[in-house]
Amino acid sequence: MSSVTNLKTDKYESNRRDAIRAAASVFAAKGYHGASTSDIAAELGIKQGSLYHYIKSKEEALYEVCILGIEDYVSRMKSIASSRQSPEAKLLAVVTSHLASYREKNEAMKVHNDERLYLPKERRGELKRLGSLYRTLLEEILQSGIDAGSYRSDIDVEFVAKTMIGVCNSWGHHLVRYPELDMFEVVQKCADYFVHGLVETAR
Amino acid sequence: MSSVTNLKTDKYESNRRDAIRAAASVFAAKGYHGASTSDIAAELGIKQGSLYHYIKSKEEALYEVCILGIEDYVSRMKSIASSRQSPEAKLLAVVTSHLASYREKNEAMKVHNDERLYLPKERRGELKRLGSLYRTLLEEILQSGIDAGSYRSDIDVEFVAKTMIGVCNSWGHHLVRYPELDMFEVVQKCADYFVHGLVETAR
DNA sequence: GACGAATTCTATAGATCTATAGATTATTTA
DNA sequence: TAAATAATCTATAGATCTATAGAATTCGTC
Repeated sequence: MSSVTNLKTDKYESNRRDAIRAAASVFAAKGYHGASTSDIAAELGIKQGSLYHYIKSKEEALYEVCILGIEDYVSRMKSIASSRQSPEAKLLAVVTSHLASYREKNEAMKVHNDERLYLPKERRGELKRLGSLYRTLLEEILQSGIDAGSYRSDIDVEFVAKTMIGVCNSWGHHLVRYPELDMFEVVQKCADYFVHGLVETAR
Repeated sequence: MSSVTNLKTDKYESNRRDAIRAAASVFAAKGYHGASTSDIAAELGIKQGSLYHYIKSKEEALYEVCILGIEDYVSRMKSIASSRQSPEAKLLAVVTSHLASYREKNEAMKVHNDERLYLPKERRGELKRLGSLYRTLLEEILQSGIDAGSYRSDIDVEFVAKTMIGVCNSWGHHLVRYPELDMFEVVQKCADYFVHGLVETAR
């Protein structure tokens, strides 16, 4: 009885997820305002009006896409942060995870980055919370590297975290636009550059 | 006689520039597709239809805004690149110039970064050329720093240039969104971080 | 002040686009 | 298989929005 109901619900939920993914793909390609609900429906192979069986509005679709994008991203960060590795290894893992999210065609992440500000402020609270959490966890990794004596003690942890996130997003866009780029090479170079900078380091 | 003609022409050209700047401001705030020609006209204090006295189409406005944004940016880079300073000083000047462009409410630059891909490919040739020129000049500065022995000889100059541009754009967005940020502090930290990275450097 | 040119306005045609309502088809369940 | 439920479709109201045409106004020059 209740299993029957769940089956139906599950089907609906699965279709709904497909709709959100289609929206992510279309928003990533055309931007929120540049994309129409017809585009999303076409991506799903249904008619424009039918889409509203799964979403209440185009704006709700954007919200769901943003949540989808950042949830994965934050949950991966959580598991890295709580793992038993050196700060250096964690840092490498963070960069890998961040860039892999882009490469795995996780269009939702690009949409979160580029389009979330088109949501009304009232709807951005949860996104903001998750984004701050991500940055805080990254800052803790950096701080533990400083405490362990691996990193300079005079760096501004918040500044470095924001810069690293900026770099990862920037290279994430490159990775999406230029599929021939080797992701692991980019990860390697980012990590090396974050750590060593431009000048020769005494070893 | 011809001075009369020029006066008139100049007035028109000056108004046209104002229109492009208004478009830049509106596109920066709402995105290309999210902004309407009415918004641009309102920013100028004229009616929607009147705008077409100065632009042929909304798309042309986007093109002009992008050109405006990147031209300044490239010309400043040119003068830095050809100046007689050390590579280190040039690098600092580049970062300053880049971030100052954002702070000076040069919305055109933000629009160039975020919206230029909505132009049809045929119209992006010149933008691409200017963007490549910018990066090439930055790479030359980096290379001269390597040649002078100031920087590590094993860095990938193209990679570092792209990364630096990504960082500057990322902080540029922060500077636009958070007016309370101290630009010179950001410049300082970016430059320090570019050069030294996370680990203590032997001096 | 009068003429011509430049600028701005009003009005609108013609394309969108979102969201909804109700009919239709497909799928489950009994 | 018949009834109930879910998924999709068609059609459309009501808001846009872009670009144009032609009228009205302002400006510069003589």
